[in-house]
Amino acid sequence: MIIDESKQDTKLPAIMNAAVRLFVESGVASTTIRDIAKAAKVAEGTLYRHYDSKEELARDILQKNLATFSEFMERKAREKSTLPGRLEGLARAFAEAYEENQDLARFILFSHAAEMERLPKSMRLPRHVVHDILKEAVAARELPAGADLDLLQALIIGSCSRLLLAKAYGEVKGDLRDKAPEVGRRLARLVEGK
Amino acid sequence: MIIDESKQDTKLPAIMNAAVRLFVESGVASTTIRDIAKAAKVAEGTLYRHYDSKEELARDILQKNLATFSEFMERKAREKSTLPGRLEGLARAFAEAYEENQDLARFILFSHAAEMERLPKSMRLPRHVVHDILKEAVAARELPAGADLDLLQALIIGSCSRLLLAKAYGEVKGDLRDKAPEVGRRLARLVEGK
Amino acid sequence: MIIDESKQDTKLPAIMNAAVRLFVESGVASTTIRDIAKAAKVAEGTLYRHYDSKEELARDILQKNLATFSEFMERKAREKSTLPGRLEGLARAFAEAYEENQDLARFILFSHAAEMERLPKSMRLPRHVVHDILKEAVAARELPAGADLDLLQALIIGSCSRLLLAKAYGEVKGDLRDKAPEVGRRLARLVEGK
Amino acid sequence: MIIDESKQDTKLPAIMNAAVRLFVESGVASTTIRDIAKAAKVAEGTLYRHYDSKEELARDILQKNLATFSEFMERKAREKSTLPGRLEGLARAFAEAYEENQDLARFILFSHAAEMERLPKSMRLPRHVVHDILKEAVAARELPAGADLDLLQALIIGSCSRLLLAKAYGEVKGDLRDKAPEVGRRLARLVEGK
DNA sequence: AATGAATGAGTGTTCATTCAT
DNA sequence: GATGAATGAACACTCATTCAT
Repeated sequence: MIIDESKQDTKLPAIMNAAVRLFVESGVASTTIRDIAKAAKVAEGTLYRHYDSKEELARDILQKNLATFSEFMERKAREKSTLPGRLEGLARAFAEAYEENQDLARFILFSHAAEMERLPKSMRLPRHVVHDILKEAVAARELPAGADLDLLQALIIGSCSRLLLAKAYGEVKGDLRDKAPEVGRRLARLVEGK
Repeated sequence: MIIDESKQDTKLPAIMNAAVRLFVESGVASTTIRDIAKAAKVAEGTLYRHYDSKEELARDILQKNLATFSEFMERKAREKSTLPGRLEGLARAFAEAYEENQDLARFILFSHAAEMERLPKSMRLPRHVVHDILKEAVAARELPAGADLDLLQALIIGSCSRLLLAKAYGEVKGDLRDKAPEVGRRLARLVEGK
Repeated sequence: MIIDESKQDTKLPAIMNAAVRLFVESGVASTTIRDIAKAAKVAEGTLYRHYDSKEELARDILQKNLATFSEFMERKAREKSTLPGRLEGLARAFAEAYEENQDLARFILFSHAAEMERLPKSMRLPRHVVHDILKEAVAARELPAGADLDLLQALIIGSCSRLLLAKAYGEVKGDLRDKAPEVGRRLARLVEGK
Repeated sequence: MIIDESKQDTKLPAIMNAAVRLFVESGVASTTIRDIAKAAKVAEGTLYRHYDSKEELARDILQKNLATFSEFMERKAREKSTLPGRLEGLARAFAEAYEENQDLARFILFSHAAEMERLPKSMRLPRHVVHDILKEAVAARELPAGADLDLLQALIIGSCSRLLLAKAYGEVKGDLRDKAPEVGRRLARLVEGK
């Protein structure tokens, strides 16, 4: 989840890190190339060595890190084999993503619809991961056959991502990772029954 | 929750409705005055009869409608006196807001941090309403004394608002109002215990 | 052939006159929007009220004035009914165009190939006018049946336009209109026979 | 007239050939260093081993080849001793220059005024060659004493160079060298008398 | 209150040029 | 001599805002 700034002698990681921070602070549209270049301590033209436009930069950051996060979520969830354990894994994935790189976590989870729509349709998103986990729980009879998985997925993703935002705004205190067990238990109760 | 377009012969409601739609589609920063004027079928200068800037327009729409929504939520929740009934009321408030004016509901619930921060600090927001409802539930011993209300508030708001987004994206089908009872039951299980 | 600067209260004629002068001095590519705006005493943005781009401005000036010049040439040539008279008419058309608006005349006659190619294929150009005049002369037995009209047209256009350039560079002195009779006579001798 | 690409192992001839082609296609100002480097298959920086700037490259190509062409014209013209023969020689010089290297011929004959003005004032240009030829014809009583040689020179240069352009645009067909005798005869009639 | 042409600071982007390798 | 990533001034163009009507 962390953009590697040490590699080689290219300026790209510095650009990406600076861009993510500014995109989260002010939004993609309100962040200027000048802002990014200054924050990354590179010239404005340097950005165009790596991307054809500001939008491409935003899309690339979003796409790569969203893919990484989806895989991370999936791995964390699948460390356990029962639904409650998996839900705790999901909660933990959100928590760890946030504690590792707050800006990046917020960027991928709260990117504007307009940016999301430019991603490839085939991309595996967090909601797909959650949906699959739930489907397997139905197959394992951990959830009733008629459960509205789309609704449940929305509630789970909403809970986890909003918690992250609440933490960022100071509404909740403490390390999110410490809250994962409780959040997992609560999500388990949320999904059970009808 | 609906912007009144009938009143007087001012062009303001047309401007606001057009603006909300465009703000949700592309974000405030990417929506131009020209876009709004064209969609509202007024001249570009007309907007400045009512607001000093595009940002003021966005803030006014957000502030007025967020206040209206918070009150609406509170009223809906307080129609019942027990926590499960109140949580269903909250879920219903989100559902009704969405079904009445989708764009407006999305705008107030997913406005970017930068826009939120320009609101008066004293404003009563949805999370305050939820927090108060939960606090009263603790007082009524419907929730344990040590419950982390800030965490619960985030989970509830996240669930309800993400459900609305899922509906807007076509991830969930059907009228959200019909799902309010189920969502209420699930939220009731979510908040209970530890 | 003269761009009208008096009409209405639009800034367009001022922009066009300034643009033509600068385009001739430095070429379209080397003339900046800022240069044009400054010379026309308007703001840079004003140009975009009338055209979508600098290239569109250049194309519009070229197209409109080339069409006007072609018609002017044709009218001047057809004032007489014999070939020598018509060739003198052509020479006079070039001379008058130059003496009326030197910049404009040079712009339309020496625009770069890249600009010419963006004009509609159907446009009636000076070479078409000359070609038609020559064809009628063949029909009237003023020229031999087998004359290579494409070659003759090139020689005539080349002579007339290069004379104009020579005048602009100070290689030839005096009013070009006074030279039209001699040029006409010489062109008449040029085209006769084989 | 041909840029030598075989010599040594320097990349210069490849650069010059690529540059001429691009300069003719799009103009000097619209041709980028990157375009040239890519077309010549060298790195962008390589150009600066040979020239201090793009303009210097353009000027050098223009100057060297214009000098070569002027000498070539002169030699071709002076192969004959009478005016008609010399005019045919001029026509042939243009034709051969074109058929040998179309891009280069167009570049030197239709370079923009701005580029021409950067050449040394003392340079012997095609128009000087033509003027001298005509002056000698006056001395030899092949032309009347009062003939306006500046005007005649412009007509001759204009005819010959426009013919070349007409060929490049497909307006005239066939090998230009085959047309030199006819063009020579016509120019001879053009210059005679008053 | 409403208009829309004009404004000009600010934006994304280009590109000639430099320089460490 | 050759390379190509990096530079940053300059460019075409945008757009919030003004103001005469």
